Amino acid sequence: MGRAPCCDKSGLKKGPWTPEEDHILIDYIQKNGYGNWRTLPKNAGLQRCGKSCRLRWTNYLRPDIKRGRFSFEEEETIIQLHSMLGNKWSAIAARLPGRTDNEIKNYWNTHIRKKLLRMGIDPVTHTPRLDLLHLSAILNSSSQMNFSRLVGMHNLVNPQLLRLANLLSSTQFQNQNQNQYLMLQNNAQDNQICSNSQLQNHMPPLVQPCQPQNQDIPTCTTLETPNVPISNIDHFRTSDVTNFNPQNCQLNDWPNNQIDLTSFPEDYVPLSNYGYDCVYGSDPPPSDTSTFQSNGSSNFSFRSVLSNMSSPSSSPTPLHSNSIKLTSNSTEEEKESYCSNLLKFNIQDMLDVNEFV
DNA sequence: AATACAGACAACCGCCACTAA
DNA sequence: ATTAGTGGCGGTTGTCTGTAT
Repeated sequence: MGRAPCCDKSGLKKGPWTPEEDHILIDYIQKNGYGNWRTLPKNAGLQRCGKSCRLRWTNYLRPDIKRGRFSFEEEETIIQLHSMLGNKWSAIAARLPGRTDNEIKNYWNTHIRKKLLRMGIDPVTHTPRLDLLHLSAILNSSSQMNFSRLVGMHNLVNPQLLRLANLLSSTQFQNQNQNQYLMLQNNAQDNQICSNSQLQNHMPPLVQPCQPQNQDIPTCTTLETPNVPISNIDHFRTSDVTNFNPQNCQLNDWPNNQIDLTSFPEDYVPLSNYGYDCVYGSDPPPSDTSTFQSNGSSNFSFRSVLSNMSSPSSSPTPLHSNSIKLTSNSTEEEKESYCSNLLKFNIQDMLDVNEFV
């Protein structure tokens, strides 16, 4: 036979706890401890289920709970732990002293998750969102970019979404050029924690990259024009593909089939090179998060962004344009403002991501 | 001022592994 | 060995509060 039921649910109070109930529970636990939650409410004189008492104590009344807003460091830790552990809130909470799993879970769902979505990051996989990447894969599905096809697509797909996908597509091309598609894979190999097979299983390759093409230079192909390299990357970045005119393609070859980084607009940041450093990684944050490295080992990472949010002075160019100096003591509003500016810098200059978030 | 809406978070629900009976 | 209660956990809901219209 099993144990007796923990409590008779009939007649027990539910809903928000009153200060009087809190006082009774605290007083009882301080005097007697909380060895048996089943008998606790009866002994304490509470008309509550033992489970409700346990939740109230562990999530709210426990003296070691740290109340108040999450610090920026805590938020960063949560994101990084979540990228490794997934929705293991209790495991994440175990690494954040004073925070409960419920609190972290709520904070994730109400703040962090939305923030990642605004950044075009899938909060489940911590990689660029699949829907955008799938679209970019479509754009890359043929050996050449067929812009006449894109022109047809704009009737079916949000043109702004097309533009972001096109950006990803062009970025993915550069990764193809170096046979490196996702920085996550590299980060996983470089990091002790991420090298754990379990963790790698948690972060599977999200995108089956389009097979590298023979051409190392993106070309625009139409039925009317021969393959021509696109030297003006700005076509990818800012122009609406629905307005793309193949006649505008320039016939400048890139020397050595390398992408001339100087031809990139100053505000160009490859989203698909987005990756995290693992939380236990000791690599210093990159000195220049806006730099896109042609060797495929982009420095751009979430941690680097966060690092620059704490020390923006280490980052030149666009980040410098933000005059806000953030420190660990900065207010949430300052951090949010700074982050918003980063998002503008990364994405919103090009389109309104919120339309399809 | 009233209403609608969104955000935040406390609390509940249901499942599962463990374990006492 | 079996059964069913307990505690723990993650997902979801309900309620309160602040903000926009």
